[in-house]
Parts: sequence; structure tokens; C-alpha cells
Amino acid sequence: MDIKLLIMNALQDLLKEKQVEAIEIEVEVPNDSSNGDFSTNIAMKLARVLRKAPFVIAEELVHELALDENVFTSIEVAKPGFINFYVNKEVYLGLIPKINANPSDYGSLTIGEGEHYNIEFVSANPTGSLHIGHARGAAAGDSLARILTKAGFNVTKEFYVNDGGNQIDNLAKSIHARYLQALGQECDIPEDGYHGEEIKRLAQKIVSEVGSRFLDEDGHHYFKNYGVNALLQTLEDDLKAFNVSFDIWYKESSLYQENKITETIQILKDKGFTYESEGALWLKTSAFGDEKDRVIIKSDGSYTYVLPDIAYHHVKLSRGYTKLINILGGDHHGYVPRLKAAIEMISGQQNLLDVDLLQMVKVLKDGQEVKMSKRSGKSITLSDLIEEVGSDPIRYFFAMRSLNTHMDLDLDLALKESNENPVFYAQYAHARIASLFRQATVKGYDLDLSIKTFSTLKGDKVALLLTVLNEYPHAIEEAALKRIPHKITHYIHRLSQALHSYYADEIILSDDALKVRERLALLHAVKAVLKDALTLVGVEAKEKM
RNA sequence: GUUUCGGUAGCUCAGUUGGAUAGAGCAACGGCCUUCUAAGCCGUCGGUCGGGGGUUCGAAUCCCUCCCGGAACGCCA
Repeated sequence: MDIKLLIMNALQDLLKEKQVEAIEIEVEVPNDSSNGDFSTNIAMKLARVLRKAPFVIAEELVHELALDENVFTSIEVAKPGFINFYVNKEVYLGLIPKINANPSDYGSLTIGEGEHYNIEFVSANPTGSLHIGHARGAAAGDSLARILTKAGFNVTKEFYVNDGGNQIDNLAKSIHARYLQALGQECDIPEDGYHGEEIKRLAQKIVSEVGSRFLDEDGHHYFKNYGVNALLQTLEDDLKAFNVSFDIWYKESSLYQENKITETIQILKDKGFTYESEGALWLKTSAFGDEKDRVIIKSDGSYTYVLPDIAYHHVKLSRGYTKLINILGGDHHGYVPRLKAAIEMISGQQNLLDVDLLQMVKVLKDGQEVKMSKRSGKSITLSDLIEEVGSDPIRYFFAMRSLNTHMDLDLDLALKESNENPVFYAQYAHARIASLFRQATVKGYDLDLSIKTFSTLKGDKVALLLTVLNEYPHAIEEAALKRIPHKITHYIHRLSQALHSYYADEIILSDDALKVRERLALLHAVKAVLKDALTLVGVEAKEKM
């Protein structure tokens, strides 16, 4: 039973009677639980319309509300005019069999029905390793996709592979240079080349495979294909180790193969959004909110970056998504208006694309900012991080912070095995329950996870656990609609806290068989929800620690 | 200079479609293990919400202005 909905419906009916339906009803969980389990400010909102004191309105409403008395212990009016609902926690006992009957289903919503979102994230160039910024994007995109899916959205995760532009030529040249070096020749890395260790390793591998073949033969295409394929494979492997996967890897080169670029140019020209000037082709993005028009074909005939990107978004649009979400680094914020402008030109719709920008990450170790990776000499890579502290803490820490905060990532904290470290705190809660079930089996307790009625689950600690279990669907709804995965990590912390508190307060495996059976049913539900929530942010729920 | 993100407790951060005495975690301080994982629990302390104006019954939240820090401002990608 959804109590919030219950209250909202009752208020709705009342407003209908009073013919003041235009007012939006808000029912929230108060910050301070002494203000009830649910609360509404509806009386204050009505004060203007009805021209009466909010406190008086609130009292009237409470009298007239048609609510099941068994569900609430009391409904009170507080100072300015809040109406506070105090729930009889025993009604939440019904959650236990509900969750245990189908654990992974609890919290699943239908609010995304009919929606098909495409989330593009990471989209790193295959010219090196993934760095810390990509890692944040990967964690954000993947967590968001999982949460939206849980909320009933159809979600496609997509990675755009820039394998077409200058940077790929530079990659080939860089590999070539390393190749020559590996064969003992003097050769500098080109000016815009890539200096990473991974390029050196690739070159050495090529030498071991084909020897000195490309000393006289032109190896450009070979180096290019070899480099892109190898580096893409590395990206995919790194992401897999980070518990991140994609449904679609879309290559820029396929835009050329399928003539999508010329097609897109034609569409833009036909619609009259282009003009020629100074030998270049311009797009009238300023007509759609951009600060100025942009060149899409340079005077030398080559394309600027934005053109294939527009064509790519055209391809995505043609697949019929109800929304496109791009997760980009905050350093691209200036790029967003022109892309949105182009999408509006093509689709005729304004808000098909949402861009979520993520801000920079500062990595701390031994209390000091770390800027460079030991191995590559460049910025810190995802594989550095995973090697150093593992995937789970990084996933959790990224999920904890809203995207637009400039966050600190404390590697020392990530490694701590104590309650200072929120990941361990949560995983430990899960492992503690798992341990209880192992003990229960060993000691031969008679488990029954399907029991539906409870007579021994009493007290504040139980009430809190049940209250938090009840919040799960609401947490998912808010996380999905506002696209804020940190709502889920906050939830995980709350539930872990309630569990640890209960655990410390009560010896679960006592001599009273009935009590044990009921407690274990409750804990089984808690464990299931903890696991489900951790999975939403890509973190493992450990059985043993 | 323009654009953009941020400035909330000692630290890291929630809260920002205006609402209750501004929240959490960690740190600090004080308690709790002959019992299922003390990797834990219980309690206390802690804030002129960057500054200053304004709108409002009510502002961390909206408007104006200033200060501080990050980032972006290409016929680069």
C-alpha cells in the first residue's frame, strides 16, 4: 500500500468537493520525523485562494479527510498550517512478504512506460586510456540507465566512437613513430600526437607481429585500424571492469559509409538553415539560441567536428527515441547550444536533447591532490583507479555526488575499512545479514521467508527499518525523474544505518523460534533491497567481508 | 570581457519549481564488546547558507550588485 498516494487521493477528493482543484498537492516526508511520516503544506497554499488563515483551513481539512483510521496513529495540524500524518508502522509489515515474494521486483515502477531514452556517455576517442573524467561520466551514465530502467523506462546506452577525424590520423602517426622507435630508429612523436604508454605497447606488439614490414611499405591504414581496434578493446575492457556496458557502439566512420553526412547536409540546406560565406558553409544556429552561426564545412572542403556530430544525432533521432540524453564534461558547455540548435532544425522539436554536464574531479591521496598517473604520465586513468582501490568505491563515490559539483575523490577514504567509508558501511550491512543466514543454517533454525503475518516485530528499530523499506520506491522515482543517482546512495546509507542500529540492539538468533523466523523474514527483505539498491549504482553486494 | 559550474558545520556534500527551530556523513568529544561480523552501536558538540541590497506573511532557494575558485569561449576535436 502506498500511503503517500493514499493521502494525495484523499486530499484530491476533498479539493474536488471544495472546487479548488487547480492547486497542486504536495505530500512530502518531513526532514524531522517528529513532524510526522508525511506532511502537506496544502493549507498554506489554499490560504490565498480561500482567504482564510492556513491553520483554520488545516483543521477543517483534517476533520473532513476520509482516511482509514487503522493506517494512521494520528493526523495533526502544526504551526503555520502544516498537516502531519503519523503512520501506524504495523501497516508496513505487509512489505516483508511482498518483498520476499519477488525481491528484485520491489521498487520497480511504471512511470517510464512509453518512454524510450537514449543515453550517450563516455564517448572517449579511441586514442588512449580512459581518464578520471570519463570514469565519472561512465559511472553517472550507467547508474542513471539502471535507475531509469528500474523506473520502467526503456533505455539504450550508447557510446559514440570518434574514429573519423584528424585525431585518428594523429593516432596512426603516433603509432608509426613508436613503431620506428621500437625498431631502433630516431623519430619524434608528431606535434598533435599521443604520448601514452599504451601507444608504445601497441607499437611493440605490431613489431612482434609484422616485424620491419612497414619500414618501406606505407603503414598508415594498418596503424590506424590496428590502433582503433586495439584501443577500443581496451576501453571496453576497462569499462567492463568498472561494471559499465553499452548497447550500441556507434562509429563515426559508419556515418561516412552510410552517407549520413551528405544526407544531413542536404536536409539542412533544403530547410534553408545554411549559407555560404568566405568560402565556407555556415549553419544558422544563432536563430535557435546559439550565440553565433557555426561553420560546418570549412573553406578547404573538410568538415568541422560539429557536422558529423549533427549527422550522428540525426541517426539517433531517426531511431525514434522519446529523449536523447548526452552526458558530457563541463568543458563542453559552450558546445551544447549549437548541438541543440541543430537538433531543433532537424526534428522541429526543442527539447528532444538534454545535456547533463559533469564537473571536474580532484583526486586526493595522502591528503594531497594527485594530478598525474604514474604510468602514462598524463592524467589519472580509470584503470589506475581500479587497480588502486577497486571498482566499487569509485562507482559509489561518483554516484554520491550530483554531477554539477566539483568533487573530491579521496583514495585513502576509498580504501578504509570502517564506517568512515560509506561503501564499506553499506556492504558491511549486507554482509552482516548474509552472515546471519549462514549462522541460522548452521544452527538449524527453521526458516520461513514466506510468512505473511507478524506478531513479534516491535519497537523503534523495527519501525525505522520498515519506514525506510517503504521509502524505496519513492527514492527510485525521485532519482529517475530528477536524474540524480545520489538519491540512491543516500537511501542506501539510510537503510544500512537502520540495519546496523537494529542489529546492535537485538540478538537476532535467540531461542525463541517464532521471533527468529519473523526477524529473519524482515532481514531477508532488508538484504534484498540493499542488494537491489547497490546494483542500481553498479556496486557489488558482498555476502562475506 | 562573455558564457558556465561552484562558494551551506573543522572536512566532504545534500537541500535551490520559496515554507516548520537549515540537514547528512565523516572528524572532534563522551560512553558501549565473556553473546549472531565493535569493519558496529548510543550520545554530545558544531553553521552571519561568500558579502550587501531588494521582493514576500515567509528566502539557502527568486531579483539586483559585488567578491572568491574551477572550466569554456577556433573554419581544433
